[in-house]
Amino acid sequence: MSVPARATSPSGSGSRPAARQPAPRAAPPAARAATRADVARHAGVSTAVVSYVVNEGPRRVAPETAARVRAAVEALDYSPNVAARALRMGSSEMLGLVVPDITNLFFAELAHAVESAAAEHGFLVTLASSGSDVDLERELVADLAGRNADGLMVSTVLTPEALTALPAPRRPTVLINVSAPFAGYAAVGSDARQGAYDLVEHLLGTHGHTSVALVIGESTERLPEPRERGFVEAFAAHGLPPGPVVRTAFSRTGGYDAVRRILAWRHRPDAIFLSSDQQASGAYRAVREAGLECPDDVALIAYDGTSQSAFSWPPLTVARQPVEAMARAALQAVLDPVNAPAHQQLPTELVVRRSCGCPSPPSPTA
Amino acid sequence: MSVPARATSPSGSGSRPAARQPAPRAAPPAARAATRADVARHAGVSTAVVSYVVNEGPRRVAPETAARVRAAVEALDYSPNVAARALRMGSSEMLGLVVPDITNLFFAELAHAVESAAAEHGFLVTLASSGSDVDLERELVADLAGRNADGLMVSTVLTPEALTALPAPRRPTVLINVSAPFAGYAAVGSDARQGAYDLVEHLLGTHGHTSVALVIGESTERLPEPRERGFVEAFAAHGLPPGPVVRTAFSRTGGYDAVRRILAWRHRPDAIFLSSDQQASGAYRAVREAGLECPDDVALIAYDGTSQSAFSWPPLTVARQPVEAMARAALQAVLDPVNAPAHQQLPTELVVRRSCGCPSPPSPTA
DNA sequence: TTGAAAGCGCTAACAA
DNA sequence: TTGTTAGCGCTTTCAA
Repeated sequence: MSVPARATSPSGSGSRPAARQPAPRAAPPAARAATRADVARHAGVSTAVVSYVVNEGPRRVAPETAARVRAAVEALDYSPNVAARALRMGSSEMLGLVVPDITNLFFAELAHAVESAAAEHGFLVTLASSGSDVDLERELVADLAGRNADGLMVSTVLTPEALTALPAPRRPTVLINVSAPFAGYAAVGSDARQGAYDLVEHLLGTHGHTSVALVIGESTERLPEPRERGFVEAFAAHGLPPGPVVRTAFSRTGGYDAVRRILAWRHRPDAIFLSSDQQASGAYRAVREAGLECPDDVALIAYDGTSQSAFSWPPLTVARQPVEAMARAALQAVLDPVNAPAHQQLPTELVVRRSCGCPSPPSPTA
Repeated sequence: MSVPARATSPSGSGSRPAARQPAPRAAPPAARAATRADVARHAGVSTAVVSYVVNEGPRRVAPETAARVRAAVEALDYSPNVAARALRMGSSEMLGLVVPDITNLFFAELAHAVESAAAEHGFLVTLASSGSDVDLERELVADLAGRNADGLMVSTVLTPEALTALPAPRRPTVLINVSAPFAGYAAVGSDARQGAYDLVEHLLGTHGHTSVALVIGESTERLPEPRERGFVEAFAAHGLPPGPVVRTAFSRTGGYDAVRRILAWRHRPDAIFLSSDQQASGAYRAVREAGLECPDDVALIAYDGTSQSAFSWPPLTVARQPVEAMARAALQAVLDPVNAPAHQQLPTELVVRRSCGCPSPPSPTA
């Protein structure tokens, strides 16, 4: 059997001609990794001692023995087999996070916040995205649990019914980004009702608008959707009938399509409330394409408030989700399940920028 | 031993005040998971048989025995301990992916593509982000390897020197999103030089611009940065001296700051080439804030072409990175390291939209 | 202060 | 067709 010629692609490195070297090693086939036994042998100690020095406990080791072990570790480039330790300990210093779509900036930022918070406690987090697929979500959760994840945080796409039908999870599990608690799970989310209320109230109160449309996605959560509730309540507080509601996908195109439709109505609303930053992104495009100006022709507001929202033009007025706080709360709940509240609902922050009609803040850091 | 009462948490329909109920079970403390031995006992067979059934091999099992086993699995809600299997097999059907910043849409889309491609081969991918921290990246890679990841894909923030100084990785490792091969690693990236060339040539050729500024980040890669090379070469092809180069962070604020500076120059360039979508996002804001119009006052083009770029206004002309192809190539390389080319450089796609001055495509799907 | 050894859950070679 | 069992790399109790 001849080894297939290792075609090095013409790496158009401007200066040097493409390397046509004698088979640059592409990816080293795994040389067997050193084990704790190898290190012990090399250092002339028992495997227990190696453990003690690697883990700095639970027994003391004579300084010079420890030094010998460390030298051996160095020499053999030893690194512990995490799977073995996880098996032995039944835990892995690792937490699992499952989100529907990592490509949605909100979830990416949430994941980032969770990672940071976990790192502070010495935990790594394994991130998996379910693509909003119910079966994949289930598989991912089971897999993570089987890897001895010490806890699971999941932004579920399951309905409450499907969720309660599930066998009790093996690991502390918290539902993240949900607006209502579910039996058997700790849950953390943002106060979407209040956030929506604040936003719409700002439009109605400060700007004196009277017609605001809501663009919202289909949620798997218990209805009525909290953002919709907040929307309705804000109108009620002003003695106004609630504005029209358009249901569409929680995506850029969802927002785009919905807003195009809305702008074609006989009576164009004063403002549109997008239920996510993603939808808002589509909304901007639809507004511009229609030759309209925001906020003069239509004001735009949105729920989420990812870092992108400060950079749209005009800058987007949002109810910012408390991403860091949610991450922290979820972590807390997962690390101390016994004392975890059934449901934590964290306040959003109203960030007024220019898309609602207010004067623009000086810079995108605002 | 009493079974802990399964307190169903108060389904907090926002109408009621916060729950102060008697300690609703937040997250069920792990009831010991059923093991293969439990299943065997329950089904009255040996553990081997359970293995055979669960793994559909390597030995045949009598249909009715198998049925009994499956029933037991069901009854005990058994799911295999992945860590144990990984330990035993030295492999885990899991691939590791390390990126600098999952909050950057480009990496999120890359991660998504990798996940999808991996799923087609029955692999899960564990995603970790390094926050562009060199030490964390190292730690993450070691950890993933210790978890018996079957392969690693890393978008490294290490310099080539630091990289070659590393001990040979234990697992097939491919560098993703790099423009040059490194000794000892398979690598895949996009042809950034060509992509940049196409973009700038479009400005120079089609639009007849003569002054284009480049905004680029500090790269850890071997210099000269390929995008910069393509930029320079395009000018050379038109017999023009290369435009000015501004170095800044690969971030929205980086782009914002750089463009603000550029717009304050005595001689404002006809166009600005942003080296990433993130920077472009900042650029838009800077242009608008300066009261300028794109593309009339300044044209904007960028490298990356994430899904967001179709939704800016005006829609952004980009060299789109071949995210899916890179993911596929990386996967291929990791699964078949022996035949992996040292470096694959995949072509970008020039996507002409309106920010360069061309007429707008009809819809964001274009 | 160090070593020997049991056992975490799983797979598969070997035996029955 | 099914059962028995060694051993993957690790931690830790117990003994020396």
